Amino acid sequence: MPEGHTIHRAARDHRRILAKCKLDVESPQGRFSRGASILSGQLCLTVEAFGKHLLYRFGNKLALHIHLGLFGRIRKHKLPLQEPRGAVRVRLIGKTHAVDINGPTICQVLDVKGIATLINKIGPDVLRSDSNPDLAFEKITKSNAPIGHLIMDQSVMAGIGNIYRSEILWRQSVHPETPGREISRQTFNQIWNDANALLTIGVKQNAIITVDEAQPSKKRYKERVNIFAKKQCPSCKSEIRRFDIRGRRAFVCDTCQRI
DNA sequence: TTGATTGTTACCGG
DNA sequence: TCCGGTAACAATCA
Repeated sequence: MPEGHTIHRAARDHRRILAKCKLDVESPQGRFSRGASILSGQLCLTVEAFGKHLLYRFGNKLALHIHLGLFGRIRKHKLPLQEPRGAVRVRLIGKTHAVDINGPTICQVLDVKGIATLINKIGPDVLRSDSNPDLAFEKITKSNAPIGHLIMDQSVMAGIGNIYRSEILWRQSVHPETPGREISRQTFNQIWNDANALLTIGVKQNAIITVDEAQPSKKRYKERVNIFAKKQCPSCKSEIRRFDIRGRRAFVCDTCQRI
């Protein structure tokens, strides 16, 4: 769930739903009490995504900063309001819908300076038209770290999560253990463009789909991916190897993806 | 009840 | 400075 596409989709949806919404705060465990006092009742003007970070901007120049982390959930409900499901941290109420946010790892109010600091540390977002991919390539080409780590490092480039990492590199025949400095500009462009294409599909379908022509109707993402958590390469039929990159599981076809 | 998980950050040591 | 490892945290589901 907390992949870049979900965040961008949320930003798009919420922009429509929450125009001039008011912010209400459920804080059953007291985790958001300070934000509650500052923003409660304020009007939300815009919603914007930077990678996996969401910014709900308010009229008083403050922003509600949300990051869903691994387990966060955003649920949209038609009005009238329903009982909060689980530990709802924030409830945004528009004219037709309400949005409940459960379990974000970040849920804080930022001032202008805090917003600038946040945006500054996030790399170019593969889904934003105002992104400059050159910044990502510069960092990659100077690094010895494996490309599998670099494309998921949100300070290098933003939006790619653990599933997309393995999928994109497989689709572009790039071995995840290739050092960043060995990645050519052309290969980088392929990765960037594929990330943009796949995440665009993700935003539209609200599902991680990396298999061409796969339908979103299947229940589990595993049926819509090529090698993530799979045993066999769909292309050459050899075994998919599972290994760790910085503590996250990664998958590779050592036959199709050469270093 | 237990373990796994689409993520990030802080901290430490080499 | 860079790199890699570890722990902590979050909520839900199988």
